[in-house]
Amino acid sequence: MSKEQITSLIEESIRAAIGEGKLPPVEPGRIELDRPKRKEHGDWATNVALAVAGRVGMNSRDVAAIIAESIKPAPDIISRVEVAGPGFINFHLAPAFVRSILYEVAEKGKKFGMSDVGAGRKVQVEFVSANPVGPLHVGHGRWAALGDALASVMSHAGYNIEREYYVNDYGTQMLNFGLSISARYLEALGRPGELPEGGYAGQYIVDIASRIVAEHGDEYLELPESARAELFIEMEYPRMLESIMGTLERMGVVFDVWFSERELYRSGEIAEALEALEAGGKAYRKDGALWLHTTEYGDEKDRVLVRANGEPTYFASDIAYHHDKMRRGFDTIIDIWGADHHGYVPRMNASMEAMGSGAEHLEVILGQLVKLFRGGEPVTMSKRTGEIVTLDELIEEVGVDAARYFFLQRSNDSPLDFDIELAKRESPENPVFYVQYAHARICSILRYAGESGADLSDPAPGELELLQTEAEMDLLRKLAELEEIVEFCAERRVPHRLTGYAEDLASLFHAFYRDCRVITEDECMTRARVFAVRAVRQALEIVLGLIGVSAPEKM
RNA sequence: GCCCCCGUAGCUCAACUGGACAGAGCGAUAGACUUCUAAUCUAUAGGUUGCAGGUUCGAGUCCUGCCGGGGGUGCCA
Repeated sequence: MSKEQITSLIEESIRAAIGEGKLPPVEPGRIELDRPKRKEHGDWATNVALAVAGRVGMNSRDVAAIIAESIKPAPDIISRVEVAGPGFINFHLAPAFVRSILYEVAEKGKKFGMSDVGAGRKVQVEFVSANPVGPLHVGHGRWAALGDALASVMSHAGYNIEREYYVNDYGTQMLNFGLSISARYLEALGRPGELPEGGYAGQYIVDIASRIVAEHGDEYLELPESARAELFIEMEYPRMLESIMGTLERMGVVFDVWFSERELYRSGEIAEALEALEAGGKAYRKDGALWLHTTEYGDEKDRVLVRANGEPTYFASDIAYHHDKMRRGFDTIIDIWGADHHGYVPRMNASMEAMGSGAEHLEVILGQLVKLFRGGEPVTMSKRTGEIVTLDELIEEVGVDAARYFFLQRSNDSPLDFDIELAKRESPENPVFYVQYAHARICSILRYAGESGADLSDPAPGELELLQTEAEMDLLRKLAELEEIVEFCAERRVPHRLTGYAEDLASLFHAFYRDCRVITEDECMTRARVFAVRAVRQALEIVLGLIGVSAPEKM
């Protein structure tokens, strides 16, 4: 709010200066107004003078001085305007304006920090989408944390968000799953079994097989291999899916839609998409296969849609899937993929164009993988090797809050080194506890206030002026940043930046706690500080909620 | 070979798409509980932003070339 107001003051001032002949006619373009890094530089700063000086052939400090002089006084909002450095214009907000954020928090409650930059645009975030052929591993935890927080923060920023999980319940991976169980089934009955190429070597497959033996004995021994695999797929993948759902539920991630790949085949959407592509001249036959002309849209080579054996590729169903998403009326669809799929992006974009959807509606967020260590030794995460660390195990060891916060702390394009031993050892000093502790501390103050019989009614007009110390004002300023942070994280798709804000706010609160006693004999001061502290609690609860971490009342 | 990410304090990472003296946490050192929670706070130390050029008023950020790490480059998903 203050930002827009100040921006227009600057625009007016430039126009006025030009009108009075102090500045040559110049189009300033978009006025950049930033939060300065250093406190002495005020609450807001603009570099227009620097940007414009070169074009009008004047010294940038002189230009800054002219603009600053022409700024209309707005004492309700701004207490001071000054020129600094090479020509920055710094704005200091009026203390009363800074304090007014508290009324806003009280009024908006859980809706504080909400924005309407999203303008209700319908956006789907699809994430995790792991094949239901094994338990979720630690890497999936990262996508779960990232996708869910992104969805939450975009929702808070006024987007209309839907969370979706794409279930790959069809194709090669499924078949390998069935064949792997079949092999272990034979072994469990003392027969030689052989894992298929690309089969799953995890212990969980052995467990599944022995459970089948326990329940059904050698009932399936005489079946042909393919029929047995088929049967095991149908018996076991729903269980696996259910267990994945359970894990995600424990992570606190709730999907709106679970979309089945099989459904695309059943509904004929795949055939439909392929026909459309072929009819439109976007796909052609060669060497017995059907190819999509993706090079036409910048891909390196054309890609196969239907293999020579008649089986559609994963790419084919993905095209139908994305077409289905677009038909559901989303303005934007966001896919979160592991970086190991990044070679897939150009062809996916190409297919969006070929289907007439427009590649600009698809956004792919690539997350670097999680590298797992155990006591400094790398652990392979592949489902094909025996040892995997599951997301369930991780949650069990470090807790959901620490896990989610940890996953979200770094940018999605930085690889994450996750040492399990270290995570366990470090968990008590994980920043998540720092932020949660601030929340718990406030709750403790409020409890104490209640017990001490202090007057907890809202402060009378004017009483807020008692909030004057640096610690108090810094804290209130940080509260006012929440809306911008939400917008920033949402528009730039960088949910990890929420953690930094949470830590800043917590840190300022802890400093305030040191300097300012809340519950005192001074009733007016007590009312004012309780009011402030409640607002901070509200903001912390909101941010932690967006991150997917609990806000405990006691620790 | 080609393509995409990354390289910033001892460690893990920020730096608001080109701005002011590159910031936090952890770790280190030295302090602070008779108090609404010390899971906290305060202070100090720590840097040629991988290297070399270039672009401009101004570069961690943009361009070029190297070096190092990760990923991709399937009629796999």
